[in-house]
Formats: sequence, structure tokens, C-alpha cells
Amino acid sequence: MAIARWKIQIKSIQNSTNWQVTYSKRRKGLFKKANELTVLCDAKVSSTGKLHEFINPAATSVYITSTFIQSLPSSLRNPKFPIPYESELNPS
Amino acid sequence: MAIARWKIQIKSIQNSTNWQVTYSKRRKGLFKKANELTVLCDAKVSSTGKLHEFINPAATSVYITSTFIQSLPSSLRNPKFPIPYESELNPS
DNA sequence: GACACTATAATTAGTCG
DNA sequence: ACGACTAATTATAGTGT
Repeated sequence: MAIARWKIQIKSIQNSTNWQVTYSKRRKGLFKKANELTVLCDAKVSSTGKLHEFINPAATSVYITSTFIQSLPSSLRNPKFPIPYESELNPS
Repeated sequence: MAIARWKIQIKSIQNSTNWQVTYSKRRKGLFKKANELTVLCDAKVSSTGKLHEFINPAATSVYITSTFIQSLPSSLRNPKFPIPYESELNPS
């Protein structure tokens, strides 16, 4: 997704310059969306189900979590679109 | 962003049904984008600058962090688009 | 390499069943 | 309340400078 001009494949970017540009553009877009979601859904905070939002302005991370979602049907808690992998590469 | 049909304001959704629908749709879109970013930029992992990606399939959170970004110019590390607030509401 | 531009693809608000 | 649809808006890949 996220595609413009012409379709691209979602696969590793090998070109360093393009990596930077793409990372920058998409990261910006992701943060914007994350922020919007935070604002839009912040309203429903209540004592029975709190929505927590945390956006780190240091800006190397986006973290959003919700407990309010606990009260939603499982179909919403377990989205159907694929999340292909859970991986963590070894740090420094 | 993210707007369709007709423009909406980015503000707290008070209607419960609409909250659910919006939350579900936008969360899905956010995860998709996050995943794409992960795939696209995973390529540049190296010993001098590692990119860590972590997407929690439990799906109540999106977490992306990068150390590779340390090697990027500060202008990329500190995006200009507004990130209005940093807040964490008290948990359970 | 960083930005502005712009055509095209992707997201999604509202609607309908 | 959900799922599909679709018009309208937004995001962005490539280009140009």
C-alpha cells in the first residue's frame, strides 16, 4: 500500500538513499495516523475502560496501547489482516 | 488524513458505535502501514546500525523502534509535523 | 542528499443491506 | 453491530531542482 505514481512491491529496500527517503516519508505518515487515532479515540476514556495513548515525540517510536479495547468483541481485538511476523533483531 | 466521503475533524469521537468503527478501521490501517514500513526498511540491518522492528500480533499495540536511525541526520530523527502531546493515562 | 511537486494508489467516512 | 461498497480525501513513488 502506500504507493503512488506507480505500484511498488513491499520488500526490503536495498538502495541506501531510497531507504532514507522512504523511511522518512512513511515514518512521518505513520506518526500522523497514529496521532489522529489517538485524538479521535481519546474521548472514550472512562473508569470501566481506559484508553491509553502514548506517542513518543523522540520520534523513533510509536506506541499505542489500549485497555478500552478489552470491552470490544474479539473480532476487533484480533484483526484479520495479516501481520506476518514477530521478530526482534539483536540489539547493539 | 484519512478522510473519505467528506472531511471530518480530528477530534474526540463521542458516539460509541462510531468510535468502535473508526477505531477498528484506523487501527487496521495503522498496523498495515507499520508492517509495510517494517518490511520495506528491514533490509538495511547491519553491524553498524541495526533496525529493530517489533510488531505485536496480539494487536493491541504497534511498536517500532530503530537504532539504525541514529545514523540518519537529525532532521529525520526529529520530524516537523506536529505531535501535539505526550500523555499516559493511569492504567487499570 | 533534501525539498517541492504531482500523478497515481491507498485509506477511509458515510451509506446501504 | 458487521461487512461491502464507493466517493472523496489523503499518502506517497517517482521526478525535478
